[in-house]
Amino acid sequence: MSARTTAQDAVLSRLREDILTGVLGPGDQLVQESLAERYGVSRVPLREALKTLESEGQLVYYPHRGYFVVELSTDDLREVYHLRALLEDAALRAAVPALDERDLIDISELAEEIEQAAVDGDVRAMTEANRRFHFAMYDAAGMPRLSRLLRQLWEATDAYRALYYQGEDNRHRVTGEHAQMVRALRARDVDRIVALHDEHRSHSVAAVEALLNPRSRNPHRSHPREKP
Amino acid sequence: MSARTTAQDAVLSRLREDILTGVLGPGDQLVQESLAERYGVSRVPLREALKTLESEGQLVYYPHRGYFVVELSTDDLREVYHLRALLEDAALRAAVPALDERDLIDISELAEEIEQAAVDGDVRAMTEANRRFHFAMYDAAGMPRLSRLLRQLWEATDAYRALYYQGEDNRHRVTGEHAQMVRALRARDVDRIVALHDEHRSHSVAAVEALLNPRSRNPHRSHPREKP
DNA sequence: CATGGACGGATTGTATCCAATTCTTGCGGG
DNA sequence: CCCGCAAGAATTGGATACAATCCGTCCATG
Repeated sequence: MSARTTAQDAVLSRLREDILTGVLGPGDQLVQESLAERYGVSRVPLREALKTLESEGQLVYYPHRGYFVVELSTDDLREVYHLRALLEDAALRAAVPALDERDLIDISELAEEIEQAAVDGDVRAMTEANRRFHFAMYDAAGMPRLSRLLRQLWEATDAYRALYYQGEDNRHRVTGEHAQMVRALRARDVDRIVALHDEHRSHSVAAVEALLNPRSRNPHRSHPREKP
Repeated sequence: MSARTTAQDAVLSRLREDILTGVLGPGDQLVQESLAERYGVSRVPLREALKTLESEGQLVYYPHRGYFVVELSTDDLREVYHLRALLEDAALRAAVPALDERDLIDISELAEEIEQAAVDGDVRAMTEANRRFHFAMYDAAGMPRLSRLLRQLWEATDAYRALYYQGEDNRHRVTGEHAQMVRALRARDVDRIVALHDEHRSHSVAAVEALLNPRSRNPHRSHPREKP
């Protein structure tokens, strides 16, 4: 059998994980030797994974300087969410008429999975299930490139997403909104779904924006080099 | 001075060029050793460039099999153009109010540059100038991520674009449409620009679609391996 | 004749080594 | 004290060498 994955793919997953969980925070330089050692591979597959994350917009790359986790300004964040609004609306409008009973069941189960994770306070599991919940809807549009673009936009803010779900109140509001969305889906009420989704999104952008401009930025993070 | 570019960037440019000009056609496998030799580098920087093109959607990658130039189905093509319509409309609506006199002059000059290339029958120069013309507008929206997504969508069809401009009639229609768009820009008539742009786009999708389903596909191309 | 399995060449994947660039540090001069 | 600047250290960029995988072929077997 050939279920074995290549080292570059394994490293890519671990990098995503580390960005999502904040092990690698905004502004950090990704020193290749250290990371390669940490992941137990050589620098070659690591560099290919870094290149992927760069072209997805999660990292920035300066030749001969290295890769850094992107730091988003408030404007950057607004742009990402503006583009998400545009594309997610389109995805939902294409998806809802195409949903079959099986899809609805899957989506409902994912909503429950999120709720369970929220109750448990398992932030990691919650972000994971949350992404599957939303993309179950987007993917139903049957437009792979659209899904791909949306994945990029979601990942662009992964470095900040972890912070968001730290707040218990955020977690509970989210599950309530999801339940509303599932009901609207079953009713095939496209306009209502889009409206709920827009509202849902603007709540999270507001929350992340608040986290973005704190009085006191986390002072622990070390920034080995400043960028030009 | 440090104006020198890295090998991976140079290779990336040459790969884009070769895809755009059809040296590398849809379905071709990119054999690393041959390409590396052709470009005069080792496989390491080449692979990083391939990784970039993969995550942009111009190549597909099968682990342990290699990279192949994507082959677009009619549905794929329609999806790309549908997404372009969505995002380009948004870009234009944001851009037009922001254009200053300098931008308008630049855009006009680019339109003339395209026309000159069309007259000369210089397909390569025409596609190049055409891209700069359109992105001069999109970029004026001041949304770098939007520009980036659009660049990806444009490049996704690069492998087919060269064919389009082969037709002399296509080339002439295009320049006429550009002139109309420039006039509408000067008048700040947003709705008209968007309408013209949509029409412009649907002409090219129709033409490429026709090229995509020919009675006789090009039989010369060798396909070393078939994909799963 | 069809099928399956082992061998060998071709291609990709990874590690290691060296070169090139950038960053840091410390020193001297103003 | 501050700036410029020159070595040395740290880091990235690239080339080569080797390992792993895949694919086509050929032969044995039923």
